[in-house]
Amino acid sequence: MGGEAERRTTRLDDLIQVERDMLDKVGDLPIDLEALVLVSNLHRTVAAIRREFEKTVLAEVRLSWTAFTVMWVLWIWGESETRELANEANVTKGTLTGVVDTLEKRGLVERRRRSRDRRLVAVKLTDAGTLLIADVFPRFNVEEQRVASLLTSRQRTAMVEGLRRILRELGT
Amino acid sequence: MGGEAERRTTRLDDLIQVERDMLDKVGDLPIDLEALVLVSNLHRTVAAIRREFEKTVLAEVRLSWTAFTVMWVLWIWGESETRELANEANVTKGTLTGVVDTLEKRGLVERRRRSRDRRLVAVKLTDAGTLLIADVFPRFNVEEQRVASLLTSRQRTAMVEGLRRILRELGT
DNA sequence: TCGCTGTCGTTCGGTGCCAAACGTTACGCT
DNA sequence: AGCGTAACGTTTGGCACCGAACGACAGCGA
Repeated sequence: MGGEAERRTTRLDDLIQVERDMLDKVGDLPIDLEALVLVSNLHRTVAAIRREFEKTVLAEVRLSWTAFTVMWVLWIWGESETRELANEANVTKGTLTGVVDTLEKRGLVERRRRSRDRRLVAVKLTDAGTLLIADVFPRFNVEEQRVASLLTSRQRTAMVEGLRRILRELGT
Repeated sequence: MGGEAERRTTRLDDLIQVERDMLDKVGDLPIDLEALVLVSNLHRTVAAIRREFEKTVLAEVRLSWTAFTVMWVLWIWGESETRELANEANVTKGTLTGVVDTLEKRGLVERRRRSRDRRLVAVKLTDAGTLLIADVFPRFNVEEQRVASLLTSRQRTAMVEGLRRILRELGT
């Protein structure tokens, strides 16, 4: 809470509480505060969204965020091989093995070893899995719309473009 | 890949590959694609940032993202009680117990039971911990600047404001 | 003073997540 | 044909993460 009352064009009461706390404490260190706020708010936001979704839409069908993502990819893409699926769901092969194990136990997906090349394993939705994802995805998207609707059109555009830029740089 | 070649003002080659794949497949479903892209890119981006940081700056000092956050909070705030610390680091109390266990084993933080109210536990940095975070934090911030510098000034502002908006709504 | 009630940090069970090591299978080269 | 190399999915070890259940403790009211 230094003497510098007005920082840039941002009014103090626009900040969330966590940021105010931070500025009070770190305001005089030689660091880039905007970058710090950007990255830390990105993390906070994503965690909040994930928790929210897992507590509402996904809880109703007992799916974790990642399990949902995997099923969604399978729904859109159809039968896929493990490494493609892992890549698309943004996890490692090792992680995917576990997730598919779980989904397979619930009878939502099934594995099939390729006879052409026996190193490969194809994963696909079962009928039950297809029913489930077709039911839950629209409701999931409604929640996404709720989040997106909090932003102005300009903010949405800027944010999506910014995210794409970062992803491209860090390697999708 | 429907007939609608030009969607909004976004040129196709602005999209990252994953999005192009998605549009090909889901383009005719009655859902809000912009919201879907926003939320999924938020997740992808945060995961990418986290992996990147954990592989570079944080790997050098063998800290996970969360462990780093906890130490940073302790550095800025000084000695804190468990539930405050958990809240500030954006994890549950249960998770924090584990993280503090790990840090304590490495001699970077220490616990002290409050005598005034013996339910409470105060956590603070050791000297070694203080040295470590003072060393690594500036380098961490340099990486944050690298990310932030990928965006235009307008994008940065819009993004930070948008994130604040979402956080406020979902409950910081 | 003795319970009641609520809050504290910890523990527990289950999943997610990664990197590295591993066994299996395919394939190119000699 | 047979060997080396590389790519596949799985396993392993370790931490992160959550919600729920738990025991310890403080504070209030009868």
